[in-house]
Amino acid sequence: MPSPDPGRRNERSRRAILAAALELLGETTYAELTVEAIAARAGVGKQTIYRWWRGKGAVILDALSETAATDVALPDTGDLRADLRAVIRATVAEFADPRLSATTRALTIETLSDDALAEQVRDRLLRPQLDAVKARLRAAPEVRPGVDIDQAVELLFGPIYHRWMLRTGPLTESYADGLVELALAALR
Amino acid sequence: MPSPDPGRRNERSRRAILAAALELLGETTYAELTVEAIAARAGVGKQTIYRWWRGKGAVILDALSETAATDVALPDTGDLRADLRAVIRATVAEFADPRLSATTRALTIETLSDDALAEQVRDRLLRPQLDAVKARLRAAPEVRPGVDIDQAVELLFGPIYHRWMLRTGPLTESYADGLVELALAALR
Amino acid sequence: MPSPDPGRRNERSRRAILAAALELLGETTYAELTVEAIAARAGVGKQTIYRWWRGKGAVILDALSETAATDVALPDTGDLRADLRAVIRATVAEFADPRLSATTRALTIETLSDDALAEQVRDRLLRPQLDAVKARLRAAPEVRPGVDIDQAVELLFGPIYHRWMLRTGPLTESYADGLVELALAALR
Amino acid sequence: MPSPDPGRRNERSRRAILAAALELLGETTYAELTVEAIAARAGVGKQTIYRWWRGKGAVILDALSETAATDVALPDTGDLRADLRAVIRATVAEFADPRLSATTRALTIETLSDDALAEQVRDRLLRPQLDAVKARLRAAPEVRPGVDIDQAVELLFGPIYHRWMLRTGPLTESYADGLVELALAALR
DNA sequence: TGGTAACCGAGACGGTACGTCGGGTCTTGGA
DNA sequence: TCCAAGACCCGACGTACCGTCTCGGTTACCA
Repeated sequence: MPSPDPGRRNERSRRAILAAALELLGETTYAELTVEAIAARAGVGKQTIYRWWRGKGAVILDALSETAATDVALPDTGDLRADLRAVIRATVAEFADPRLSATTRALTIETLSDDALAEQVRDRLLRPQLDAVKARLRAAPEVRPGVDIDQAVELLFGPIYHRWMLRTGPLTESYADGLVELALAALR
Repeated sequence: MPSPDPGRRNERSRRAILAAALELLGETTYAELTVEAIAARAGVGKQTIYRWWRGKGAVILDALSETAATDVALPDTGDLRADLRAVIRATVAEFADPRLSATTRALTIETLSDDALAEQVRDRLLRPQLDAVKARLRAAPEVRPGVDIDQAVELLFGPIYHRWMLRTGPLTESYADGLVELALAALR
Repeated sequence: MPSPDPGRRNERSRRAILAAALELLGETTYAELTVEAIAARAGVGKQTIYRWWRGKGAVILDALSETAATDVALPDTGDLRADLRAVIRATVAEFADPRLSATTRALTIETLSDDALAEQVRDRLLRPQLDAVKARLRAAPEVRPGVDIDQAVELLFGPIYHRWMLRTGPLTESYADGLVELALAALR
Repeated sequence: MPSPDPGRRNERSRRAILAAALELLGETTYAELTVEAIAARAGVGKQTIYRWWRGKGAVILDALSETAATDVALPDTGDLRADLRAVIRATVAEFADPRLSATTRALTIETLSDDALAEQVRDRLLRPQLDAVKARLRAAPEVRPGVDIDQAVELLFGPIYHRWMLRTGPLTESYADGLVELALAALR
């Protein structure tokens, strides 16, 4: 495989590219984001982007992987309702925030367009959080035995995606709480 | 605004365009689909497309509106579990079918990219089905009073979207049935 | 042959491109001349250049064909020496003028790089002048019968090219006159 | 100017570069010849080329200087016609040979593009041969006194360049002989 | 029933970005 | 210190589509 030697890679350029990508994503639509603009903003040749990434999708995936990857912690206060409320409220807030949801939008589009990237998005960005919630659910005595934990976690996050994408309702704290109640009812 | 006179519209061209759009969508990605290709395939000038639609998104939305718009019926056998299973199984099957899910993918991308189209997608394509399910739920004595019907319906469809987009698990009949069980448990 | 329909061609653009090409050729080297710059200067899309020409070489060939193509007249005063002096002095002056020789340089380079263009350069730009001189020589009683007219004309122009390319001496009027004397001596 | 110390120069690399340049010149056009390709073919870093030469023009100039530089001898049999025929026939043959004329083409292009290189090409490659012919002419009693020897030599070589560049006729032995006759007529 | 105004197919146009190529410079590791 | 290797910034390449704009030709309404 004649891919470039990562040892020779210029760290300064790498950082500049990821930073530029995130900046531009905040200023325009994902569809309007261009590799050319990223290169220009980063003060970098286009080739340097294409040398290390397959396209803009891969760049922003990397950019976001870098910023995330730390907030996987999920509290276990012993009170499942409280813990779930915390995480679901946070998630709902993130989707409600136009700034943050721009990146989610970008990733979702890329997820739908490129199978290879979809895998990476799933594994590197989403999985950690989902796994944390799964672990919490598994440890909870309130959860009825026999419940499929994968489905349980989708019961919590799926509706948020749905409402966010289709804009069928507000993404508020009370919505989050209501969602938790429904889920708890399903799982107990 | 002197928008074109629909009376003069060439029905043959309209059909050819919608058909070509669907054909091409089956052959390539939505991202690779171009207005130029649609026009060529339909044997039509590009202007004829731009005269009647805002872009490729609007075209495929119309194309899909035409094919759908009929299967909104939802049976009311008196058995809520059976009725939900029917509709959820059908939905899951649609998402599992690569052919059909290509169009869903296209619509979802457009939904995420263009607010104006998102509204239309929601209202013309999704709402009818969601409304039918809502009506069924509202009429069901099994559903605990006080449950937010909007949330209830999202509890059914949200997880499917989630699993489909993130490819976190299989989209099978037994998955559909399990989902119905969880939802019923939440709503009763 | 799926080449574009010349009937649809935009005359304004065509002119702007040729003019821009000549302008730029006066400002920089032929090697530094780019299609992109021509397009920009002409206020034209690059595609419009590539639609009608094979590259920058073809463009400047066209540009020069347009400006030339008229000065083919050669006087016949009855005095061969005088007539040849006139034409050779003019040619030498053209090669001596840095402005004019820039275009000759460009054409010569292209001639050496691209066989197809070379033919056109020869036939459309050079041949008319050479033919005029040939006709004059053929009509001259001073010229010894049996002289190959093609070689005769090369005897006049070849040395000019040689001196110009290799910069082995000045390109002055007296040089021109000396050359005519030598040629006359050879032909009589 | 701290130009590199030639003492440290790697002779093996130097040779490999010049050889590669000549090889590639035989395989493609001069315009398509790239420094990158030379470096790759020679198994050498690009920097090693740029350290010692100004660009591809300088490299091939050096390559050709090496191969030439020896055939400057011009016979003096006492028979001017015979001697000129020998040298002009050889020159015409060289221009007629596609293999050899490729290098001439390259040099001519570079001569037209780069003044500094033009000087070197003239002095190191062409001058020796021209000087040899000039010496022969100067020594010839057949040549009419007062003839400008510089012009005389151009009268011999100029037409060949002209015919070769413009492809206006065949480059054969009989053409060479005819040219010699014309020149002799001019000089006597 | 002939005029005229809109539609239509075709496709050229000014643009923007694509992904690639090569130029010439700079950096790294090994000899 | 030089070398091979090759990453880097840069700029141009030639292509693909965008959405707009003619261009004739054909409908289909209206006088």
